[in-house]
Amino acid sequence: MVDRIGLLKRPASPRGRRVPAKGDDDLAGLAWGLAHPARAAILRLLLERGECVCGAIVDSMPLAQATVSQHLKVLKETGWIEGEIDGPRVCYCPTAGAMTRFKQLLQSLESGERR
Amino acid sequence: MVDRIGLLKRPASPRGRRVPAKGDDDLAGLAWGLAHPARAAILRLLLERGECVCGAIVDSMPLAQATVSQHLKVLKETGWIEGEIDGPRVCYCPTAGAMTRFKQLLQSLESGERR
DNA sequence: ATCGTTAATCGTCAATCTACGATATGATCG
DNA sequence: CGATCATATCGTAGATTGACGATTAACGAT
Repeated sequence: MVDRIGLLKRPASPRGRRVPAKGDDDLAGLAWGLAHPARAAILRLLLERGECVCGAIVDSMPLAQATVSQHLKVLKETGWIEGEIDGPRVCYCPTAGAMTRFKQLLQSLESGERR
Repeated sequence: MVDRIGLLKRPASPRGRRVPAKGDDDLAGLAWGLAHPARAAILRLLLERGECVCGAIVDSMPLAQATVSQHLKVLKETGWIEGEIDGPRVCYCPTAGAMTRFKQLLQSLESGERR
């Protein structure tokens, strides 16, 4: 069965025998955010510059505005970035601690910790 | 145009204005491998145990054998694990250095290095 | 109020993902 | 050889992704 009844947009950890390690969903979520080169590029840009208005991001990518906007949405939903409305435009910046959190989750994968 | 002419299974870095940082594809590829909770769980299991035969992995997950096999394939293709045929079964283990490489790529994201 | 700019959202299409049962392959045992 | 166990692969259904143009919404300026 392994549902997905419509509550979750992205696959949740399959429930079952193995205790689902809790961190797997979080890890998968953050990993998902980076799992597209365009999103990696956007995050790289933001980490380089600290922050950046949407338009500048669009200009730096060979993708349509709508597409970039979608990727920004994914990055926001997965917790990598935040957007702040700044007059008529939106300024994006990396979420503080997201990278650290991700690395922690990776570490917990390695060390078999249960968090 | 931003093609994808069939050579690549997963989205390649969109070509265009911004020099595509090269690492973005690698990073996205590895991230993709972890971007599903089941795959994170499998990798966790392998890192905990060092190695594990396929059947034991299947038994520990609430997924059909075919599905687990598919996830194992993705993990293999993205470079996270290796499988060694061991008599009638297949023994999987984490690829040495994959985690390190992934962390390096993350680091290069943060520091704006170009590799 | 109206216009222009900026960004998000809508609608759509083709491609891909995830899940599964069924089937094929491969090795070992009797 | 034939039966059996362990995995991989095939085929398929349904959901989701990623791309885009078009539209909408939100703001600031005229």
